[in-house]
Amino acid sequence: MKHNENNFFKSAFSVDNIIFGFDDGDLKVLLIKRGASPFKGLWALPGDLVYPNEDLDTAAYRVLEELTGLKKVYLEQVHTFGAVDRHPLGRVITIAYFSLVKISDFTLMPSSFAQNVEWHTVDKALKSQLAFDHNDILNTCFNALTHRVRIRPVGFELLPPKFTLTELQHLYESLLQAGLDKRNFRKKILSMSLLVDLDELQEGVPHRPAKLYKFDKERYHQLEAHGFSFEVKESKKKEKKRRLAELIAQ
Amino acid sequence: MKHNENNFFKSAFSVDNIIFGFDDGDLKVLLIKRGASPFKGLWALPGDLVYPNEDLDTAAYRVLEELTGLKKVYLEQVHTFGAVDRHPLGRVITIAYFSLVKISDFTLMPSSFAQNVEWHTVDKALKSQLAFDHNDILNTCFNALTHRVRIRPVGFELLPPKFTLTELQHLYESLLQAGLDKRNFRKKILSMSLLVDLDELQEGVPHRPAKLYKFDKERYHQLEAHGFSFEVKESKKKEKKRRLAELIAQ
DNA sequence: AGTTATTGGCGTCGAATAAACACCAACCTG
DNA sequence: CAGGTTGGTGTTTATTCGACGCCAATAACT
Repeated sequence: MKHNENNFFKSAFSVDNIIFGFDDGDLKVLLIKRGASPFKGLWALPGDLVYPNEDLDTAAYRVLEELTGLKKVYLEQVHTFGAVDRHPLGRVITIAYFSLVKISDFTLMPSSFAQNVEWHTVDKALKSQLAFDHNDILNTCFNALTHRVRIRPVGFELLPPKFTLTELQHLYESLLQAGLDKRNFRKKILSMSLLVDLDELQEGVPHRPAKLYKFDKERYHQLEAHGFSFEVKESKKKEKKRRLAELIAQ
Repeated sequence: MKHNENNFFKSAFSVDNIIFGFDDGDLKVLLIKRGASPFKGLWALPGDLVYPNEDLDTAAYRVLEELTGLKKVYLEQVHTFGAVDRHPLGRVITIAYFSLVKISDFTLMPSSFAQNVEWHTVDKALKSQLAFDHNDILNTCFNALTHRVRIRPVGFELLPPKFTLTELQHLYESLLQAGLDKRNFRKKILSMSLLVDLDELQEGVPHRPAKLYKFDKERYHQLEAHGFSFEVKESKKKEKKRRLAELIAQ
């Protein structure tokens, strides 16, 4: 952060990196409480101006690493936001990325430019007021994630290396905002042979322990090369229930 | 175009608008032969620097209108390209859009900054050398289009207002690079009730004339609001043939 | 030790969807 | 009027999807 910010303004570009994690049955997003104007005190998405000699992707990885210390994670560009008045101090367009991290993998490293860094559930974050046009950005990135997760097995990026089928199902239910049928889900997932049965059991749970699995990345790349579609669909019955509940809630 | 370009350079952003059309059974893309350095004489995607007080989408529409005179067309942001060295004169990132136009709707208006504007088949354009990183950009946008066309009925944007089912099928075969079964295609398309039978016939064709249809936009928006999936799938038999042909071609 | 509470793990059948497939009709041309 | 070209249509089979319920394994409690 040794760059003189006056050089950037008038016309500059930044990256925002929407960092998703999954914990405790909920999809979470990493937010920073702004310590300076504008929007001081509001929560914002992590981001930074792009250095003059820095590729966009590199900048997005840098933002991530400064916050979490993580380097090799799933990261994807989503959309660029460039409304003329989106930044009160000048013309700043921002390229939005999302990344998927395993919350268990690290402890937060609050970076120098932020006072507070916290995980928020996506639900609540979407409803609260964020700095700049970050509600819009978060919304777009969340939609991109829910779309992507139907097509590619990126969900595994959010789980610890070893997980149970029920955890996986909860993750998908949370991402797709849908109820899934247990038996059909297991059948489908296992029939893809993307999971390796580790022959290990959960420990320390107050009920029958479940088998642990891991995601087989090599296998996935093999299948992908041969044209392979990944899709998970909602149970229609549960969908009806959900829609009914939504109607009542209005 | 009265902006002093020196103000932009060092760090600037542009939009590139990949304009797709469909004609003569082929997907086409509008290219401009560069009349000035860098890359003088090479074909390039239409684009321009974004004005300081202009939204990104507005800039993309402007580029389109300067070339074609068209205003209300389908336009979608795809990806932002920002490698440090992608522009030889300075740091210029570019936001890529694609738009879909009906070639029959207009005659080209070569704009002041271009010497030559021409439709090229996407196939050939991808294989030829384009200016800057435009091969990369075109490739990304073409992939985005083939993906989008599976999910939303955007293909109609490329056809004249009145079209036959065979024309529609050819369009989809061209976009999906797949062979489709005639009867299944017609069954599926018609069952969506997105087409209106105009009770008119083709004229001037040297064979039995086909019925003309138009796309029913209102109907589509109705269906879309009630959750509606649009998908067209390849005939498996034809897929096998195609894959075999690809293997032989290597 | 036995009971209770909680989650894990498994297979079948009916319904819906997708895919393969071939012939006659209509029009133009020469 | 014969030949060439494209238009238009239904049925059957294979595959996929989706609904559905019960016993097993473990820990906690008494």
